[in-house]
Amino acid sequence: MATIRDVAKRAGVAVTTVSRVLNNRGYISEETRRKVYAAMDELGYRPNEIARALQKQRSFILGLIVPTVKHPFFGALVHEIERVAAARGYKLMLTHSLMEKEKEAEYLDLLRRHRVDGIVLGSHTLEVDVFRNVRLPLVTFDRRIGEAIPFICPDNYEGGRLATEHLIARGARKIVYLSGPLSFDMLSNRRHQAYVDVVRAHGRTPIVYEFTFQAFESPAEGRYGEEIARLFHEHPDVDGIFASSDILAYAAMHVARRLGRKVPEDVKIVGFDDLFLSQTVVPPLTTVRQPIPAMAERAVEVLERQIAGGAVEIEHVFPVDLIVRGTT
Amino acid sequence: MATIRDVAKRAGVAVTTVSRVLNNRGYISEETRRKVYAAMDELGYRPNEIARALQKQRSFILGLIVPTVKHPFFGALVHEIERVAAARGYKLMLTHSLMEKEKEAEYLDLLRRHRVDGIVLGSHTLEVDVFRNVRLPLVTFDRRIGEAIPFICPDNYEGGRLATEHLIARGARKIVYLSGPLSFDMLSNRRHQAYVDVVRAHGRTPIVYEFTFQAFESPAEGRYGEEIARLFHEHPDVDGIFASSDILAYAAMHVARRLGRKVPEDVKIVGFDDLFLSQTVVPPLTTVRQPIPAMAERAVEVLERQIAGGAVEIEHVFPVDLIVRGTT
DNA sequence: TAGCATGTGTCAATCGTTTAACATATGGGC
DNA sequence: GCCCATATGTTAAACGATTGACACATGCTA
Repeated sequence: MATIRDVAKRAGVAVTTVSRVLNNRGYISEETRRKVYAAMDELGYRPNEIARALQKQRSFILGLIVPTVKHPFFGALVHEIERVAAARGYKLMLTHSLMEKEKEAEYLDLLRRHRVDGIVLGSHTLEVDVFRNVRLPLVTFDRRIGEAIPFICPDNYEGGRLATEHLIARGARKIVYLSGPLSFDMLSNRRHQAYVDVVRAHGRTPIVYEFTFQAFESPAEGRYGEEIARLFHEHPDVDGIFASSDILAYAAMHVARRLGRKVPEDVKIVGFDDLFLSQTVVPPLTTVRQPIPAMAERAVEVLERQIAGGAVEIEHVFPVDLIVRGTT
Repeated sequence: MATIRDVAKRAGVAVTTVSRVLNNRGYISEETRRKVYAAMDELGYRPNEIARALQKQRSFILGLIVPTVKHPFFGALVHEIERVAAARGYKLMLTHSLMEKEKEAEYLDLLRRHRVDGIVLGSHTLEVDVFRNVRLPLVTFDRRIGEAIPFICPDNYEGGRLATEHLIARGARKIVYLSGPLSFDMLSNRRHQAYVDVVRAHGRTPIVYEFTFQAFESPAEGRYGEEIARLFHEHPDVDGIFASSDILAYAAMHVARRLGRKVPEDVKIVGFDDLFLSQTVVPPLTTVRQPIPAMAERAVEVLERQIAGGAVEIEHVFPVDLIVRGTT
């Protein structure tokens, strides 16, 4: 592949001149510029970004660690991050932690070796210390790691409140919360707290089913199904379900139907996330929407500010909306 | 950040020795190896992969151009490619074409500048020539580009045949095909051909609705909805739908329900892809499954073989399965 | 005519790593 | 005593680009 030297020779100018054209520095006549571009064209020259990164000590690559883009939420998140990052001249290196400690550590290391300019963490199972020692611009989604690492999240508590209040307003009397793994200490667990507070405030008892495994395989009947069927068996009079994610809500809809419960007549269901397909499932899902595009933008901004050496806010909480559809 | 020189100094050895340890070349005593590793540990040294890539003329990065990982099919595909690539020591640079010509060209260029070792194309709207001139290991999904670029696809014709025959076997008399954009000359359009052949063989007339826009925004009522509603209006007696993708099938299910048609009693629906959620939607979707994990593996293998300078098969067709569920 | 903006060139160092070539030293086997 | 495997070092070039320092034009202006 042609190098800057080849271009210089072909254009009959010095290497320095070509570099000046490429980087728009110093004085360059129109004539020379034209010659240089012509030479590049003829040779099919593409500046070697690897050499550039080495010299400039900036890779313009952002690292991404997410559980997997197969999960629709992270698919949407990565979509938006790619959009914003590209617009600002950054490339993305994508890795999948599958929520496994070893993979997460391994990829964190990998991204450091690659000298990415910053890392977006959509997954975190490691200890706080590991991240403190990374010494690289970081930003997380929905995970608070220590006090110095900025995080971005929806207003989880408000979302939980909206969902639960809505179920009550629609006449649900016995409301169950389907939770993700509470042990991971994710900010999304505040949805749980909101649910508990609201049902208690209405003089009822919280009922929580925790799903400890991760939904990276198909979420339908499989492991989720049994657990949800158990719920209907143990609480035959359940008439409201608040699921901590749309995926769990879909599974609940599925099981409800299998057991002959009509949604929303017999059971009302509210999800969380407003995924790609939530308006397409039948009936369309009432859910709490997170403003993913805005959150992605903020994530990249926060990284850029750190890259530039500036100080950043730690907390970035985004407002949520209740989207009322057919399941309530 | 510590360099190999720092490590050498700290370990009291020569830079060459450190490099020998890192790359496992030449003779190294256990004692020296230990000292070097200790020094690396103390300094938190990570070899600079950028420098390595420059020197070795191998980046060990694979470029990915897909419409977007927000689309569940590409989410699943990228998931599997990441898995295989990581296992073989490759990293992924992810880009989203959104099926736009300019973006595709821009990203193709970007990946070349980054000296990726190979590119997986999940999207292709450009002219054949552009790709022929890339001079880089390439492999595409479902797109035949010229005669020299290897492609990977499911057995589209067989899938279309299975789906259509199944609908007929289940008693559907008037079967409509919901097609993606036929103009793009994708291999998936063979599903269309199979559909046409089968219904003709049964003495019926093919009815095709083409959806020219891309489903990267939400696929529900929006643009799809109207078109599908029109279909039910123009052909009130339709009792079978073969959708060229699960997303289209979901939309069809959605509209059918809105218009009071029961699935599968009044209309039977078959999709294509077997996405993450297809067993979760209500009722679960009958669909044609592509073996995405195997296809992803093959994609990386095909790239590796090209990287190694070997010759590769051009056609890689994978068998499909009809997964019968609740919509038929 | 001095000064300055403009335009281009030469030279050399630098980013962090790999690697070839060669030197040197030790210890064992024959 | 020679050969050879083992073990480590020194030196220098290379990968492809950027950049600072400096030289040397040309042409305009004050």
